Amino acid sequence: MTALRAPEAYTAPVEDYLKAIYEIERGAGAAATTDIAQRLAIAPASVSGMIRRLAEQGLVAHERYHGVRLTDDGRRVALRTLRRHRVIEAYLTRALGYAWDRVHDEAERLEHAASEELIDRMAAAVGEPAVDPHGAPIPTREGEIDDRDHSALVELEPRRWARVVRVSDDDAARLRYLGELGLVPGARVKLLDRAPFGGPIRLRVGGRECAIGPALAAVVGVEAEE
Amino acid sequence: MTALRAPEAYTAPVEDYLKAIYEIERGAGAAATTDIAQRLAIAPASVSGMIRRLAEQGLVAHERYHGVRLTDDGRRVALRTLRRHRVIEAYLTRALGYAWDRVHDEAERLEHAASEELIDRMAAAVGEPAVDPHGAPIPTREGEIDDRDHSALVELEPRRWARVVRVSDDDAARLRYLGELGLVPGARVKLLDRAPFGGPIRLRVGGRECAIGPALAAVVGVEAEE
DNA sequence: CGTGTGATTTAGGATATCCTAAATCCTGTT
DNA sequence: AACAGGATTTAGGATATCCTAAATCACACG
Repeated sequence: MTALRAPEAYTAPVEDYLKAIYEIERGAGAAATTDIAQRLAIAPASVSGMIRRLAEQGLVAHERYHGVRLTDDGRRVALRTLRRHRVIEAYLTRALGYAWDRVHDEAERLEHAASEELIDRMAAAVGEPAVDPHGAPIPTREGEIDDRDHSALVELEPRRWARVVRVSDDDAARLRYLGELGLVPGARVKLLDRAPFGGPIRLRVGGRECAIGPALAAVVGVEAEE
Repeated sequence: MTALRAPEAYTAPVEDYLKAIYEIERGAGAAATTDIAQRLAIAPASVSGMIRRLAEQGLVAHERYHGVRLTDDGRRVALRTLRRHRVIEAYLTRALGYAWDRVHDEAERLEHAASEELIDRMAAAVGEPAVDPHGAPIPTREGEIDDRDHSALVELEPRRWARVVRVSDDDAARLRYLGELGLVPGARVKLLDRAPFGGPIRLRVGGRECAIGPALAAVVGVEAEE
């Protein structure tokens, strides 16, 4: 429960590692070296080195050969960075007319340079959004986040209507395609049927029909309608 | 006349050095190691090292023991960075309600992270401003800049009216004080009289009178009215 | 219950940036 | 024209981040 350093005191790589560890932890409990390496496109050996430094700073707990977990401090830094990232994404789309597939890279750089004041002003200017353009929840200034899980479109029962709540944002081309199909947060979607053996999944989105593969359907989070 | 690298290819320190050299060159012809060091608050020995690297990249021409000058490439990078800095300052004040004494530090960090697209969108959103909140000219997208010099308030003839066109932006407290006095770009000012031996300079600014020292009056750029 | 394979760490380097201390250079003044 | 003092560069280090190659570990399977 040490006082966190000022935001500027953490380097961009440190913030990126903590964000990655946060995301991996959500799915896997502990973040393995290889998973971090893959997510950040960095050699595993480099990750080992960074993990040592993060542990020395009390941002992660490291059990040798068994991955890392964020400490409370580490989680706070991760959530602060996530808040910045997502507020920036929301601001760029709502206030500056960015396409939703162009905001990720911009936010990835700005999140390390923006002050708390800027983030708060941006958030206020677009009405304190709760989610970013891809449906990801925005942590509050106090570090709280809506961490409920969604089911994926691929898991939806046939003939059921659902609402898209979130899409994965780390591939611009994929985002553009989802946008063309109308698979954006808020859209209503019905799973018509699913071909076996990884075959196409037919959907009704708004008034149109389309078919997508299971890999794509796995990155679309939905909430089934009652 | 090599093609410049993408903006992201220059590190933040490199951009900072080039900006500093640009500003120093405007006054002095060539930028001396010590001047660069002082402006960036860095040891002269470190500047020597960076100068070597900048020269290797063709961004500056270095004559040993006689300072550096920007090459055409170096000037382009400097002006691009300056454009970013000033567009960001203008945007923060006009679109996000920042006080004019808070924008410098924020811009100093964001200028290294903002894409060309972001800068262009920001500039468009606040009406393609020609100057930043402190009156400094904003280079165009093509790298052109209004580089006319102004006379300083301290040099104004007594009893003459002038218009403030620019103030130095590198000290927030000073900026706040100038703001309180009404000495902001666009303000009309009349030099009433000047005490000798570095004594106070009495002014009429708008409807009020005030007196400032010559050091402060030296950082206020003015244009005498006909 | 040994063993191989994949995960992880260590060893040894490279780069960019900064520092202090010690040389070296330049120039204006005597 | 020599020299002192200030400016500049070199020498030697520190830190953070990344890399490849080699060693080491853990666990599941035969």
